[in-house]
Amino acid sequence: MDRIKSLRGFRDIYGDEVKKFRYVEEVCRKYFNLFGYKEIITPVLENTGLFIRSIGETTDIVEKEMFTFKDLSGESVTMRPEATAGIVRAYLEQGIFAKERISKLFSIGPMFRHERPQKGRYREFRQIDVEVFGINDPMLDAELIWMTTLILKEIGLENYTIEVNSVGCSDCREHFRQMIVGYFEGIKDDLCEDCKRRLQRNPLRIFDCKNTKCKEISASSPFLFDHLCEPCKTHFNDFIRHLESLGIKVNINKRLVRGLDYYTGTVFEIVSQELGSQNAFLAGGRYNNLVESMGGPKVPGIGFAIGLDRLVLLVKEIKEKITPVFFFAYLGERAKKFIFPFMEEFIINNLKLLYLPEAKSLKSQLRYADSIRADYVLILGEDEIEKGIVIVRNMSKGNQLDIPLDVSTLIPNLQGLFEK
RNA sequence: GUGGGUGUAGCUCAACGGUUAGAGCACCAGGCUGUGGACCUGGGGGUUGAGGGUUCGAAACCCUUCACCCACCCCA
Repeated sequence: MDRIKSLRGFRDIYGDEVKKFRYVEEVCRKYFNLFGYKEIITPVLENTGLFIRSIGETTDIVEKEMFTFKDLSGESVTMRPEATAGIVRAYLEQGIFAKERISKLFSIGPMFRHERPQKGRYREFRQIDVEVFGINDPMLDAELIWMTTLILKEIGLENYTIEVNSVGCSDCREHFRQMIVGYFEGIKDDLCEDCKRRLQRNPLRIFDCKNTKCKEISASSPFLFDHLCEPCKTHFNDFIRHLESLGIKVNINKRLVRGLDYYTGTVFEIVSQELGSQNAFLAGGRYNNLVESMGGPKVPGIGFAIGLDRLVLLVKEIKEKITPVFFFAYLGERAKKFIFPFMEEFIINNLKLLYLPEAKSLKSQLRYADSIRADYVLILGEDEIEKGIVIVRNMSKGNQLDIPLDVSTLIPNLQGLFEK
């Protein structure tokens, strides 16, 4: 029989890695709560049109990376490639915009993009997503960055760089677009094929090209950053000032562009050199026109996403609560009957008591207890039942003692062993 | 979508085109009839990713295909 394997770019996460995922999540939830965020869970599957309208028709994501198919009723549906679109949809559909002036939301879940798998890049990947609706103050832009630095600090991450830029509002973007097309038009023969295409469709992405020749050309070209309108310039400068007052060092990267069309003004990316080619593990920015363009009121927004799969690659050690592990080794049918009553007592006291259901020899049970790193083993056989005792073996010290075979005093008798 | 690399036991890897494809780790059992780790002995495990071809003979060489890794690209 052929075994069915997981799909390309889809993977199983288990063992220590899953612990790291949960740990990162736990730290994020703690700070989200402290900063006043509420969780929102939105569907994995949405109407295809939602993503085309929000992310942009000419982006790579929409053009060639979406898991799109027709459902049984013939409707075109898409596995979400990012989180913001669905959250904006919910923000409007649930009337959240009318219920509160400011909405601070977070969401955690899988995203799907049909890309070629690589280190830190999978077709199913997990994001922790943060969105704030209703505030345009650059103070908030800085607050988001601040919150991420607190999260990263608690996780124990130090070697990362925060890159920031402003991609301007629709006014300065249109103005600059014309300027840039004019600039590159004269020297377009020197650009790579991709960039020739970009020149027509999405000229700002030329600055993101990794081709050395294109880099040289674009290095001496004007930057949008230097041609922002006055309000955008002021917004960005205030943003930087707030970051300085928080003592956060950032790198202003005029080349930083986002691949999704909805971004306006502030954009940022946090990168690590330890990640290889896919070095950005957190990115986001402001999207002041998105809510309106999706048919809602004119409400500004800003958000970011953490690439969980990537961030987890950087997590070295996790701080785990250490609780003792107990193991029940039994001999004979009479002893076996004590397992569930014992376990029940442990569970009530929030303690872990494990056993091996099909165990044979005491030797094999102890070997198993050792392999799962049990701290204490309770041994119960015919002899002990006759004497009315349970043997408690300390696995690290190798010594053992007797306690009475009595469920009601079991936990108090054991607690003396490890609570000191 | 494009390139390069790699696919052999659960894991890490051996095996010049030539017996029945091996080792370490892991697992199970015994040595030790009721006491873990160390040691010794034994055991279970493989369609050599899949399909085709060359050859007296293929894990090895050729073709196709699939997957994984890395990079391009893109992005979190």
